[in-house]
Amino acid sequence: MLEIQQLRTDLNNITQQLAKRGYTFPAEAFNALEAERKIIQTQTQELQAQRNTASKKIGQSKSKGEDTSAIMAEVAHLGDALKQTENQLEHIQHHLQKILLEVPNLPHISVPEGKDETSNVRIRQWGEPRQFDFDIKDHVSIGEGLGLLDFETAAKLSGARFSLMKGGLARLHRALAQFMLDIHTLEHGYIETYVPYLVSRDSLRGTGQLPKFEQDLFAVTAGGVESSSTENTPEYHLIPTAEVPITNMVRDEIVPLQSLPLKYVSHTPCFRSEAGSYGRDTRGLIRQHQFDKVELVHIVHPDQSYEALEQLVGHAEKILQKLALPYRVMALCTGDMGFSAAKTYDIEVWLPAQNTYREISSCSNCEAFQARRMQARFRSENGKPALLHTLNGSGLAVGRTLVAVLENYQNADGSITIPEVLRSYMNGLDQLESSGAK
RNA sequence: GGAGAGAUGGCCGAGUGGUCGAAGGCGCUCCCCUGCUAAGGGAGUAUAGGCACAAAAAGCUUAUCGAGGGUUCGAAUCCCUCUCUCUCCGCCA
Repeated sequence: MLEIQQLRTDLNNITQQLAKRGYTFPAEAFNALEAERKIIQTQTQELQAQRNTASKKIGQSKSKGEDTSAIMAEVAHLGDALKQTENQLEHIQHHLQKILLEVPNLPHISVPEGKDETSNVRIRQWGEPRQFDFDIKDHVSIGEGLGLLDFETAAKLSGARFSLMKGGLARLHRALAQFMLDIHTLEHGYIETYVPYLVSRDSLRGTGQLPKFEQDLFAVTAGGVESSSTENTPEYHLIPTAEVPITNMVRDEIVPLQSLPLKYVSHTPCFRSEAGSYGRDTRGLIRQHQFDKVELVHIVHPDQSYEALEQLVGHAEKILQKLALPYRVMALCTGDMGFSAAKTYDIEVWLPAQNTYREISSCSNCEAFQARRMQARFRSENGKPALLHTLNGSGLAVGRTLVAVLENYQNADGSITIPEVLRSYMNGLDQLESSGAK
């Protein structure tokens, strides 16, 4: 959420900045509402002030035992007028709030301008794609070839965009998540958290998924459909990312200065409806309704958020380096960034079968955008509460990392060499072969 | 699921219809005194808005005592609904 004062005083500038990310701010409607708000609010407050002074007078007179019927008659008519303006005001404020909640964050000055991902800028690249001397397979063929990856049964259980892993592959998936958690907690200083996978609407509003992106989420009601038909708002949504529960830990909190920065990591499943992505990445593990992710969140002093962003990306990169997976870091352009982000780096891992780099992590500085929605504050140097800055990033998407491992570590015979750093998590195993189903 | 208790400022805690944005304490800030492993005295110390202003300060003003609604000229206080916390019972991994 943007600051409404900023919109009042600097509307043209803001409209321009939002246009860079392809968002048209409804300036006319906003101005009209603001003008109306000003009038109605002043009027309302005047009436309230009148009532308050009169009531105070009544109180004073009564305590002295004087007759108050004269003043009381004077105030009697205020009630209706007040109620009317109060209702009007509330209506206007709601409308303004609705506009405000749907406005994306302003891009940071360093963000390259552009309409879509073709304008993203490569920041750096790490590792050399491996040269294969045999015909390579994609992760689906590899996994199915091993008898450890089964989309058909997953479809029977749930439908499209679900997966089923078995044996060594399921274990490798778990190993990856464990490995990531260990690195982030032991080497990067994150606090591990276990968080709810079902969250309230307030939490989703805090991080920016609601009200605008409800269709991307899965809703859950206690007792199922029947009970939801009476209460038309679902009680819970499945988290689309651990960013939601972790970041909302500081919602409506005033964090003491000395406890900053807060760095949390959590391994959770993520649930996304993937509405609007029909036909994209339908094959394989790349785009699923349910996937695991190790998420990193920083809650920091506003002065430190860009420094923290660089650190955060570095922490995610470290995982790929230790796994020896080639990747590149991209700065997203204005048109490609997510709703809440002021600046985003994507990390893209090399997928040999696709002969391209694919997103495996997205690291964003949201500045005060989420904090303002959440009223997440800290007690600043001068003793006053001030808004925090929040950052989040994947460190990494576990399913996609698994895809990268399968494709980059495949052998001619269809087996997989297990990356060195994962072997201790795999009971010392160094290869995944078709017998791995045991 | 049943029964009961509760939710007040950074924290603790008083306050059951009027001068209460809220006593007192703790903490914190500043000042004074004293002097040295301390203590004492004084002052200050919630948040978010609106108006006006070039802007800041000051000013005027509104709202907020878990949330929402109601009663009333007036609500922290009375009524209703909800949320959350705690205790006991039941059920459950």
